[in-house]
Amino acid sequence: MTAALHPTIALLQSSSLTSVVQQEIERAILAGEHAPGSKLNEAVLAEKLGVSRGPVREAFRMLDEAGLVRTEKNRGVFVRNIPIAEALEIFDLRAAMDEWVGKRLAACITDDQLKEIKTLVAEMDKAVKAQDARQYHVLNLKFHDRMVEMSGNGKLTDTYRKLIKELSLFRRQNLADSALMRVFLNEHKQIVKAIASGDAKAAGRAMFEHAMKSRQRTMDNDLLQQAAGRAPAPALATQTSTDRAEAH
Amino acid sequence: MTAALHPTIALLQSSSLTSVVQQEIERAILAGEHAPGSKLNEAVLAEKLGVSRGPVREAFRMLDEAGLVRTEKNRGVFVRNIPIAEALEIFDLRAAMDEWVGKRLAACITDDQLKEIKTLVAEMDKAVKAQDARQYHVLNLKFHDRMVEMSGNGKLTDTYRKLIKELSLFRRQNLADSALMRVFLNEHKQIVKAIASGDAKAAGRAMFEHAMKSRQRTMDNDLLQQAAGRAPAPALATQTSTDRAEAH
DNA sequence: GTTTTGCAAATTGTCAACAACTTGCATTTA
DNA sequence: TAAATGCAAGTTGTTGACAATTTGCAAAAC
Repeated sequence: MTAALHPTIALLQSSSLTSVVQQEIERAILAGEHAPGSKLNEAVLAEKLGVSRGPVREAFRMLDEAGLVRTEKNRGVFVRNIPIAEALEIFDLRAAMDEWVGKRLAACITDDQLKEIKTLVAEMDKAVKAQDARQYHVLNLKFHDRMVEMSGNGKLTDTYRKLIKELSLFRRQNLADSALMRVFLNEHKQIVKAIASGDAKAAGRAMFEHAMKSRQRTMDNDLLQQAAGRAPAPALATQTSTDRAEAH
Repeated sequence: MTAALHPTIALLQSSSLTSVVQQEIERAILAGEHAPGSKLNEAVLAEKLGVSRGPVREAFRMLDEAGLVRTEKNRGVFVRNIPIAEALEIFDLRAAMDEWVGKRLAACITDDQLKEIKTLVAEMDKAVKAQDARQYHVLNLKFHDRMVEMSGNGKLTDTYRKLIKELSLFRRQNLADSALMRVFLNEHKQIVKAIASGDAKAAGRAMFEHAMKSRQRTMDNDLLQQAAGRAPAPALATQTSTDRAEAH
């Protein structure tokens, strides 16, 4: 029955137009091609993707449920703009999850897995030394994602990833400067060390505190930006929507 | 602009056909009117609700994203049947979240809130004494839901509720017998006590252990049912679907 | 008797058209 | 000039029709 299928056949069977459209719109949103607050036009997207409006509308419903867009009846669908309060909530929730992951990994991690996350930390070390903030950021995401995945709890992994996606919609946090990167890198090393030593409590605490420090940085950053944004000028571009939107 | 609206107008503005259909199907699923594993027919549902297939399809996409149904291309939509492994994952995740909630409440709960959950525990006490397992179950859900809500983290509350909904799709767990109800009730009292005393660590631990005990009970229960189900007879009713489905 | 083949009914996937609503602009009115 | 009104264009909400696929059943082949 469910024998090894030809890859093309498997693809055709699994991917409906709706799912492809959903993935493409999600990709575009996460890539910043649609700024938070901006409107998504059904007809335009449908034509761009070469499908009718039906699949686009179905994809919209999925993205809404996933928290990436919001729907206003008779007005349309908008890329969601995560307010700072919600971002902080996500950080708290993530901290709770990360603490559990840390405890779990300290108890259950395999040698290969440990080696893998050590490699990631080493690569981050290189990125810091090379002052490559972009690369550091990518590796950082991967480091945390892999640890969550290694915890072996698929539901937690799904939940975690959903939260991270929403968080990426939050006002693009400026990449950390070198000093901060070094601090965080050091915490990563402590996390790995605690996990490697099998000390569940220490590993959990290290993960928790690390997440909470990210939260604090986000909060500080927001206060700064807010203060800076209020004073200078009330923005001059054509800002029609209720939410300001900015590219990149 | 957004002044106090006539209730009927507010209703018309907020609820699209799709959202109403989604809520109604979700209600029916959670009420057990569609058993896990059973198929949901687009046309039948559309006619029953007096709408066309479009809104029903859109509602399906939302329910899929919410984890309540699964979609097979060209074959249809089925009520999801949560496997035991996934249920256990949910319990672990819930335990991590509950621990955080416990810590938080110990630090931040107000007098009114404390009074409210104490009342809930008292009502559960009555239900146990009256041997009313159904009522106990309702109160138990409310007790935990309210505490999560009181933690003040909306994102966590949303996530928690989503998980509880999925969990309710898991093979309807038999309501606990009197002895077990008493044990759990006692744990509830300890939780409230720890929260009231402001001991974050103790409250967190009590919540975590309580959740893990539910997990263990679910696991034991499943092993028993599985063993009982295998031996007697290979079921005699017409079981067409791949997943067995049973009401109540 | 068992397997294979070929239809026919039912169901889902997709689309295009129509209805309902919103919004911006021009016109009117005070 | 400023506010209110009315209209037209654009967009979303909903529907019904058609295309593609699955599935059950009956007939044929072995």
